[in-house]
Amino acid sequence: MRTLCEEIKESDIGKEFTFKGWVMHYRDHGGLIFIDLRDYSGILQIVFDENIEGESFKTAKKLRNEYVISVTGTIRKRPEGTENDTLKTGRLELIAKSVEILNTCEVLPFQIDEESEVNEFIRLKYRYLDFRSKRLKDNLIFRSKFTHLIREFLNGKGFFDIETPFLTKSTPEGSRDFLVPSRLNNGRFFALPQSPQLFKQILMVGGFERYYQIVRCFRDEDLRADRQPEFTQLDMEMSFVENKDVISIAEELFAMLFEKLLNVKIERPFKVLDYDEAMDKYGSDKPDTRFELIIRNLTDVFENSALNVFKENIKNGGVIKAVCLPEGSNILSRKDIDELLNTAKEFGAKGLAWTKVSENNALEGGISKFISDGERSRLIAATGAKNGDIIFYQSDSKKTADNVLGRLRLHLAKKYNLINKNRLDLLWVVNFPLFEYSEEEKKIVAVHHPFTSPAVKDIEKLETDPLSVKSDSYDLVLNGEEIGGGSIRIHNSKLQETIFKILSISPEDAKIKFGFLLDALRFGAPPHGGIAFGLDRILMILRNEESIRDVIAFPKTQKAYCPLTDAPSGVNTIQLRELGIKLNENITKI
RNA sequence: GGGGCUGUAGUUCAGACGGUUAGAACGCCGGCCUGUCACGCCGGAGGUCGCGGGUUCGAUCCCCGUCGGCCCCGCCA
Repeated sequence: MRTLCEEIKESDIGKEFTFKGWVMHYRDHGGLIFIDLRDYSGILQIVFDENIEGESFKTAKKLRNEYVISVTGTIRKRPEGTENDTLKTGRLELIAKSVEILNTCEVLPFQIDEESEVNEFIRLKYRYLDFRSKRLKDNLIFRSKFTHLIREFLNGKGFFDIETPFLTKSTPEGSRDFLVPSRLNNGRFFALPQSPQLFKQILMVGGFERYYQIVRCFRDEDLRADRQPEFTQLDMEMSFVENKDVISIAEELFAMLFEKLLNVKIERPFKVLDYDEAMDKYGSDKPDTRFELIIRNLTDVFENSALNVFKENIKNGGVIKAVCLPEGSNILSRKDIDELLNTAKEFGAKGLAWTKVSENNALEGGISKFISDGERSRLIAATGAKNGDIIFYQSDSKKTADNVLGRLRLHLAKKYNLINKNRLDLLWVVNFPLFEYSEEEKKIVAVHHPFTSPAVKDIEKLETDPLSVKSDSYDLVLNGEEIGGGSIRIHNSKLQETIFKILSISPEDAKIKFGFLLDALRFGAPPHGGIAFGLDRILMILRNEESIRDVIAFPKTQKAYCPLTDAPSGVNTIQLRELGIKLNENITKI
């Protein structure tokens, strides 16, 4: 029988137990040896005393860090004054009678649970050692609890967990596919799914009504701190629902998770922000509402501005917008303001006008001499600026001004610590546009995906003014990160065909790419909708990590390389021949 | 595809105008130590300064290239 370190209680004093685990720390005092034994539950101090058990003491002398041992002895209370309250078991210890070395350990490539940060590449190469650190272990155990609670909750709500294929059909819409060549069909390729979107809709047509899956998705795009080529979604879909039904069950799910895992009660219903309002006030479709710095529209104020740049821009349909940084005059030096101009330019700004607010709402510096008294009072009223604040202006198209100020807002908040890290701000962003015009492709493209239902009230505008059509969609935002998104889907094949037409996807193309879905919609498809959440991103935020790599057991580097397994790697010519694949001459064989 | 930062003992980092033997801490090895808990004390081993080329009497340092790592832009329906 084996006992876990942190199962031990005061009432076990005097009883004999066997523990198995790793030697975490080894302290040799000559005639007395202490080790901290670690198993997955926690840590327990073991004492070897030369005078009590000579044989086990001899073995104990040979122990080193990360040796795997089995140790048997008696639990006792630590002598008075030697308790260690930083350990859960710090008032107890095991006095060893016998010890067996189950395995030894070579010199470690890095120290486990070290204070200083270890190069991430080495941590990935020896991932099994990193798992032994408290940080990574706790993150992955948290993840396990998180998914368990999700499954328990959704199973209880009548959802069915149904698997969808990983070897599926490539669709050129959306992100770049990972391709898998087919041996039995040379010249043809499977694609790994970007998400199970079409399959879950097919399941609804099949009558399952409520589906969920915690599922891997694959996208062959460049990596970021919050982007891996394979990542995990909580994918859900429901039949006979409206957006409020999906939103409601998602809120219930998150309220449950936050309460059970973080002991945080969150208010329901969550805040809801219209897409247009989010863009207007926060310059982002995933606003971070943990701080203010709200973007104000000052176009009316500057209609007759003495600044030609402002006046001309307004005349050409542009806007003047601004953010006010409270206490900016104290926080920012003149040099800081100059640097902000460069930052703003990186964000796509043409310039960055500013004014300081001083006593009696007077304006100083920057463009203040071009602002009349009338403009000044309306400007102060609109921004709520006070003595000591700095106002930053953008004069540009609405799109550019919003984007620049949205990013500037985040930049200022991060740089000057305006974000309350203890907050968990959840909110929905709704009423996204259904389409947008892609300058690059010179055509209308879907903002979400082509199966998103238009808002019912806008359906009549589809043919006449498609870009003004809103979608029946909803994104969930946590602390300025998009953590989930969904929509009511199109369940009518005629409407779906109309959408394809607007997206310049010909009926022939639509048939080749999505024919199976269009077929399914013709055979009694129920109204349905759903949502998908980015599990890794949520866990990253809840665990206060800077990267999703720290909540994924086996992540890849920024080059999509796995230092542990050395994947991807070359394959031999026989494998390639079977697949009917020949590499370009200029590709170096590995 | 682009911008920024970065690579020196096992690990985290110093380092020098381009000039003897490249340092520290932790880890490792050996010794001493009966109440430690990041134990302590004494001693020791350990380096192709990412890789290749160039300049130079001489390069870890300067130049060119290359490989890797991290962050960001583009990209991610």
